[in-house]
Amino acid sequence: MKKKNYYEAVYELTRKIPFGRISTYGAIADYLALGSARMVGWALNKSFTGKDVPAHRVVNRKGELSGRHHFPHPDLMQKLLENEGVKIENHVVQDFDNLVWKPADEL
DNA sequence: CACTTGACAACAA
DNA sequence: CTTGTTGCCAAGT
Repeated sequence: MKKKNYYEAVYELTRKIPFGRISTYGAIADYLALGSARMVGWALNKSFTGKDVPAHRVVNRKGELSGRHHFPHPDLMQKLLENEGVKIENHVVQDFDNLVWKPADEL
């Protein structure tokens, strides 16, 4: 399999995020080494619709739901995460340090 | 082709 | 909390 565009790599990686876990732009960008965290956010922006990408599991380095504004409804992201057992407080993931998932985690 | 913007990171002040 | 800086790359204007 050849490597697709960087955004498809982001999509796949985002899909690999286990249930009840989250990831960060930095972790994804660092693992893919495709460019930078901005690329991840930009890719997710286009991916959250039309693709089965659980973009709600991707947060910024602070564990903040930075991307909630791009969802159909801003509070949807938080609701989805809470539905997976992830506690959110003030748009920030609780136990973020413990829930953050990295691609290398399964290696 | 140049400039700006973007779901960012990371640090400094 | 805000503001600034540097890096990174693509898309939009």
